[in-house]
Amino acid sequence: MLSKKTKYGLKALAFLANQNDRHPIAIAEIADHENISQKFLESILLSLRRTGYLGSKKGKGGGYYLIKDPSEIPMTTVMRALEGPIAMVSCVSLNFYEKCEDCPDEQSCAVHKLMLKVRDSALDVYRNTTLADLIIQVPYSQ
Amino acid sequence: MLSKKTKYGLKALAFLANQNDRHPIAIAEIADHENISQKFLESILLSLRRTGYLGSKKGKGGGYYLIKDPSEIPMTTVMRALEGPIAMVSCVSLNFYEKCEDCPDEQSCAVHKLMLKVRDSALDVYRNTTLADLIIQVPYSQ
DNA sequence: TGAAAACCTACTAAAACTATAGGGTAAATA
DNA sequence: TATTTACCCTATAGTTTTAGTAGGTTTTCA
Repeated sequence: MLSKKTKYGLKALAFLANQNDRHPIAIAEIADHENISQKFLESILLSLRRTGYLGSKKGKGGGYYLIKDPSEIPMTTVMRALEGPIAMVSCVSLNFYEKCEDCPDEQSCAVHKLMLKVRDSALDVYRNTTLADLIIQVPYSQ
Repeated sequence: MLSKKTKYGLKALAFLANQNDRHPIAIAEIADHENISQKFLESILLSLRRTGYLGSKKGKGGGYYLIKDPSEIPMTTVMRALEGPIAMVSCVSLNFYEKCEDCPDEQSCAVHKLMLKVRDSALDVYRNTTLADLIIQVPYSQ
């Protein structure tokens, strides 16, 4: 199941992408519009900022804004920042690889074989989907 | 992350598929071979039995065995029995659909749009992968 | 200088997951 | 009839994750 953190993070990004211009929008405004606890959203936006696609400005009139065009923001980065590894087991993770302590041989492991396929297909989706795809109605996307 | 229940379940199925014949194998033997707590495996095999692909026999010489050929056992059924819904949010689930209570409109929801794609790609993998694919070394599967 | 807003740390309540344990019932075999 | 093994139920303890909450610090603008 997708965590609320990821849900909220995606909704917040979509909200920012839907703005006409790129002026800063306060956390409070986003939280209010998307029905998210402000404090919770605060921590979410903070982790999204580390992707480099989200900028912030402090003080009066400050807030968060997209640094790049939505079409240049791939879901791979966003999902890794929000949900963590895309792989369902660490032994097939590209960025967070770790050997399973109980598995003697990865090559012959059924779990490994299956999860490798699942990871590849998920990666394919995330790499080919940008924030722009999530807000514009495309009749026959793909 | 994949639960241990699913990991163990897949390993147990693969172990059964690797047998020469289809005679019953006791839980204790599977648990021992795959390093799984016997009681835990017991409950896992029970839920797998409900898929109709796994048979059991009580009494002396009893145990679990595959009812169908591994090539006829699709991962869709297995994963649903072990992990539950394939979709990451209930609003895109085929078998467990439920409307998100906080989302006013699915059509315009960014989370919905993205997770629909992810579900489709995962389904594609599970539908086209059978238990046989997880045990036999196929050079260029797909 | 004061207000507004992001930033940062720490804490917490609840839920889920993992694994084990115990107990008993039902069915099959010898 | 005795043994073996699956079936089924409950409980529990420990750990981790989730979804926040609280409170203070820093930066920026007017």
